[in-house]
Amino acid sequence: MPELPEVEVIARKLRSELLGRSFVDVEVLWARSIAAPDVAAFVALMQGARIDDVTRRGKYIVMRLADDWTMLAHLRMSGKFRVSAPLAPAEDSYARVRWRLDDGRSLLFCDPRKFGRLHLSRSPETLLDKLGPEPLADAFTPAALGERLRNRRGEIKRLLLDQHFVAGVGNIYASEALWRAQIHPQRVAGSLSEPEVQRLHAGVVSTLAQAIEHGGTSLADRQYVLPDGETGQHQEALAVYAREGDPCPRCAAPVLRIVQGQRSTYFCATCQVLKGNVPHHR
DNA sequence: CAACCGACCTGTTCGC
DNA sequence: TGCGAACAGGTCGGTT
Repeated sequence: MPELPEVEVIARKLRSELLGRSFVDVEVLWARSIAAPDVAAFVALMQGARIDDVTRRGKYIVMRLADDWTMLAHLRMSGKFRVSAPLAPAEDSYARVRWRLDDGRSLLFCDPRKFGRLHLSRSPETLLDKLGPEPLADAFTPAALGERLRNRRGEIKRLLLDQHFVAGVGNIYASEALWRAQIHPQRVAGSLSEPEVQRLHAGVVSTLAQAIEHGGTSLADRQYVLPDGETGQHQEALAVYAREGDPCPRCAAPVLRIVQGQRSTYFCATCQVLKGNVPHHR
């Protein structure tokens, strides 16, 4: 469910709510939510741990604890964090992990589909270093993107979903970025021209940045909600995602849906023409 | 690499 | 109304 913008907004919210707080204790209600270490060690290490920072890398929430421990949280499809008020234990029935905070509130990790995972580690970089570049970092330039695209023979949309290629882009923003760049989702990644690489870079960066400004995308099913129950607003700005048959905001042709890698892709066949699908060997 | 599959899970929507 | 199929914002591991 959440992609880079949603995870960024959640991490900022958790940071503002939890910085400097400590965990009194933790209760693990679904053992497999804990990827590492084992549940007993996870529980023991959490006792009294102080939260020193909350940031994001790719789709991971990175919670720095005192004594050099870090909790990495990946929400996958349906994970959510909730911070509950002191006297309002509005327990989410999908709570998988529950912490008590030293101010009386609780932090809940809720996850209907049980795909989400929490990792407690002293060397989170082992995991995070496997991710591709951060698309909103200064180092992610059009030239750097072009370099990574070189000789890649797969379809560009599928490549954008590969977290080793670039971190944080998911199914919504891959379609949106390609629409902004006016690039067909089935283009061979390594076949993009210099101007197309420029446009793709701008499309990825602008769509992610704008989605963060809008507080993320909360589709009709409201899977994505912030730790305080708020929703994002970017769904109103989506050009093509989940809009099959609707008019393209740029040219009014109907938005199409195709399947790539067993996942839906939305695009405008008029604005995003399939051409030049020959790999460059620069 | 790439294409494809199943696995991991539960809930909602859609077609008949 | 009921019921099964299809689908959902993600990723991993395995096979060909």
